[in-house]
Amino acid sequence: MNARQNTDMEQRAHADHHASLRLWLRLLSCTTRVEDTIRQRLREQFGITLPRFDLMAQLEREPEGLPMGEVSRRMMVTGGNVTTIVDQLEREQLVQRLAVPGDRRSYRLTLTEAGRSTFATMAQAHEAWVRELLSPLSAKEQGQLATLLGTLKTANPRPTRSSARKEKL
Amino acid sequence: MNARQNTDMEQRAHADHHASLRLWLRLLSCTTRVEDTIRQRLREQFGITLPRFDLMAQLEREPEGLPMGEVSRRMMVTGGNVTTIVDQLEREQLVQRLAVPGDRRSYRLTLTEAGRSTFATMAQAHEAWVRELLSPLSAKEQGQLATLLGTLKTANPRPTRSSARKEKL
DNA sequence: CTTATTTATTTGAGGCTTCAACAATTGAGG
DNA sequence: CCTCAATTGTTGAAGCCTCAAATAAATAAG
Repeated sequence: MNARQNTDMEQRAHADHHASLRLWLRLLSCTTRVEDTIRQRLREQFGITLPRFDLMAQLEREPEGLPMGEVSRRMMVTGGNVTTIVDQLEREQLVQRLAVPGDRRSYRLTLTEAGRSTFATMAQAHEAWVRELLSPLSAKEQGQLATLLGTLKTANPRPTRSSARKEKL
Repeated sequence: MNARQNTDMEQRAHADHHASLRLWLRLLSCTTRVEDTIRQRLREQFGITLPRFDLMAQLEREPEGLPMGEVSRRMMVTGGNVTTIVDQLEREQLVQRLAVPGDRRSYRLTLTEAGRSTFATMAQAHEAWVRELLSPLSAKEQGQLATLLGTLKTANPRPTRSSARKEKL
């Protein structure tokens, strides 16, 4: 350390040094607040958990269904995790495992008819909540935020779940 | 809504309708990526979990220690959760429960000497990781992001944990 | 055909998290 | 002093999540 630094310089250097950390904590707490609110409302109003809702959202976009592994990749969670969530959704008759002719290891995961209609109701409420929770930002500000996050997202690689060594998907 | 909207307007309205949702998903995935990377590095390089690290970070700022309830509030998690994390950190001799004279229900939670020095090492690496992961954004962009998130944070109230009394799943 | 490798999913152990119920202590009012 | 309500923290059940190992089926090699 340079003994000739004056106090203002030190404080300023100190502040700059921590700027990224403070930004990260703010990013984390904003995200967590919104997520917790959504999680709570899903539970109170529909009796469903956020992971189950997210999984149904993945299937809703793919009428043909998806194999477990693909759901796992899209949700960025492990396969074992998907197994247990699907087990519960299947017990609730919201999703179903359909046999794939020609490969008995795998199957197509799809929403049931009940699952589709249940999800439609929930998704509508969900989107309204998201708009509400982001409404403190104007449309213009939301655009700026999306741009900044886009920069962050494209620059940072997806963390590799499987022992951080294998190639991409 | 105005029935005289032309098709372009409607499509635009439709796009706007989903803009918040897309922004939310982007916010979520950016945050998750950074968080997962940090979680993985903490585990690989220091053999510690993110929640334990976070709890130690709370205590590091308060040399006098904190009661459980205060840690719970600051970390925005339930008291039961804090109990189990503290149990483990105490077993590892990184934190300690100190008696509070005059109130036998409560105690001061503090880092041990070992906890303080362990945390210092980890915190340094942690901050470098955060700077690295946010580095795709320039200092100016980081400032903009902080401002936008500040708007979001101050407008959205903290979700109340205990208001969730409903039937179970 | 037989064996080895790869792929798709499941299982089990362990940690995090919430919720709801509980125990202990404190403090206020009668 | 005694009772009762509020507080401080813990416990147990259930769900989410990861990792590592296991199972089963498809594919490749010999």
